[in-house]
Amino acid sequence: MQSERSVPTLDDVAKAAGVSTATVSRCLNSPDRVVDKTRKRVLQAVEELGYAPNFGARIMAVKRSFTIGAIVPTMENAIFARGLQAFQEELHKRGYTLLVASSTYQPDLEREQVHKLVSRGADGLLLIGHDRDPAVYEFLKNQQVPALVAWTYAATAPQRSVGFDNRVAMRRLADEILGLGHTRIGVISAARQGNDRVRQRIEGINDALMSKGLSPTSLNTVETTYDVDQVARAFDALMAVRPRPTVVICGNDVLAVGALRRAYDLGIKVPQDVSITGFDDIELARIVVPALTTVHVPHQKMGRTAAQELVDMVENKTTGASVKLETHIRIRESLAAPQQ
Amino acid sequence: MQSERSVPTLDDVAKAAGVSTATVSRCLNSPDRVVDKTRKRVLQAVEELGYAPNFGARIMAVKRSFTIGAIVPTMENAIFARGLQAFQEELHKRGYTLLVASSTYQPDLEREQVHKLVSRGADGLLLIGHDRDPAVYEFLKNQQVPALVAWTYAATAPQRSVGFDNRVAMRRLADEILGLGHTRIGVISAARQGNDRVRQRIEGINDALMSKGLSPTSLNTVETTYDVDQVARAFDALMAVRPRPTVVICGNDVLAVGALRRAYDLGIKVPQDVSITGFDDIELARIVVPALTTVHVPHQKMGRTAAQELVDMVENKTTGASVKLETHIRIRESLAAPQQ
DNA sequence: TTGTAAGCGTTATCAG
DNA sequence: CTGATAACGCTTACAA
Repeated sequence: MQSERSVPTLDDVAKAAGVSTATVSRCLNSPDRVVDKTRKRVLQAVEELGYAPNFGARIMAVKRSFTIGAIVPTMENAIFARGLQAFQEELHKRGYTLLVASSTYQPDLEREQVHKLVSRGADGLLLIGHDRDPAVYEFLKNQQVPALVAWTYAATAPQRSVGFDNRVAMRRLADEILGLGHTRIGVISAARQGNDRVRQRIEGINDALMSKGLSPTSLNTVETTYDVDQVARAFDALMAVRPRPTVVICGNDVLAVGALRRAYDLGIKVPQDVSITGFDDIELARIVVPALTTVHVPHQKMGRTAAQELVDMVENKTTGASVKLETHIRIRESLAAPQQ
Repeated sequence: MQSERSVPTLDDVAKAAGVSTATVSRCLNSPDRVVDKTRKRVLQAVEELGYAPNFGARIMAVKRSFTIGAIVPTMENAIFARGLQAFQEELHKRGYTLLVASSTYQPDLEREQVHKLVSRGADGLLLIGHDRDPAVYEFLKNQQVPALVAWTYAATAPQRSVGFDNRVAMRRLADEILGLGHTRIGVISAARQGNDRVRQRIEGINDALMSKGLSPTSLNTVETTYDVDQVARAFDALMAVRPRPTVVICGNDVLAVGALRRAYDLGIKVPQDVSITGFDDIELARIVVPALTTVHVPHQKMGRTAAQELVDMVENKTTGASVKLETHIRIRESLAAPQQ
């Protein structure tokens, strides 16, 4: 007999309804394989006892947890928050739950989180970017846990991914900028170390320069964290260069908005004195004054698609192709031709 | 013998190391209860086979999943993203993993998510705000899953919470505003329905009005979604009122920033023509021009504290008191005395 | 249509 | 310090 205070089990329900555990299980998982009358009785018992299936027992029996893990650098960045939200919604539609961990941009932590989520029973894993120790992929392969890389697309990479080509996207924006006549260019970027998206974007700028016959060495690049004051200092450093850059290309919108604010504080007019561009097209880009020229990235769509692909990988064990999403340049007020 | 393609189990490791499963288990969970030599051999086998413990089996044996669930309205709002990030980091420090679901502000969905996370084995649950069907609490009690309410604090509520007093916080800001001489007040708010935080903030404004002998009916309140264009329309509606409000109090920073942008588009100067205030003090509040007067809420600290409290509830089955965090008014350029 | 019973991979208890 | 073994709660052949 179960004590009053313990959580009801399948067995309790079975006893209460006067059937076997197998029947209760069937009522819950394949209702049509049970006759109406018994089902009704069973479901009533379930309701009365407040029964909820025990997860551990279930995944042991089924060998699936219907749980998908995601490891993002941080949820604080709007692009990941937004993508994750869409990812979670789509997962929910398909009957899966989301396990979240953040690496805070630390490879070791990410590795640890991978192990953790796998041993927590994740059926599949979402990872951001390709940069990581190959041992991680080996481990996942060994554990037979499919992994999908997002926020980047690389046709040549061995790992399946859903994302866009950061290099080409940035190159297009840079082409636009150079086309306006800018030649003195400053770049504010997040740390390149361990972050392929960041590196690819910078390569994209270089591609554009080269195609115009300009030297990549003419590029003044400053790395910074996302801290507002740090970004301000990065902007200061670029403005101290002589001759001063006529445009500051930022690795993403968060950095660009920080630069914009700093320019305002310094009395530097955007875009008259200096142009500023971003990347991502977060909501904020339209709200700041002047509105930000940037690259639109379909973060929500990426999250949704990633969920679909990952569930597909888990359920069909397929090894389909990577998915490439398109980005678009959004020209807004913060970019103009250089004055001089 | 295990087939090449199957995931290694405790048993495989035991065989490989020439010990019993019990010893392997001990090596992993209480290493000091095993002699150095055997441990080394075992750990090597673990490494070689790429073994990771099976979650389902583990939680069945231990009756704990070391997983905490969180159900937030949406991760897209920076305040939740930031709080969740801190929550997750603290959880990780204590050996727990985070299961995330979002209700998208729908009570039914939230209820469903509660069931889901519980049957997924969550040891504890984080919920936002008090507003919900009592049946949810009953279910949780029945399942013996402790739940903690966050983003609000109510001394009288039966449910334990970690948060701040939304009403008092907003009242203080309103006192400040009224003290400057404002009497015509517009309010832009998220939907009050099913959201106690929103209602409490509005009550706070009313409290301030009453204490000055002003009537709450003098308040012009417009509800809106977070969509940029919707917010703009809400602002338009308030600006159409005659006589025009001298200040627009927004339920949070996201709404305030939207209002700010709309004011700019309309050529309405802030704070000269109209003052605008926010709530939350997200990073953005300092970045926009003019910088936003708002109420600083310690979101990260709230997330961290919630994690600590919840783990405590799970591990010690304590029923301690709710935790009240302090908020502070941040006066910045967007608020000034009325011109006329 | 329903019941019986054998796993699933760990941990914990109890001997040795 | 280590090993054998009984749970843990569910699903799923297989039988009835």
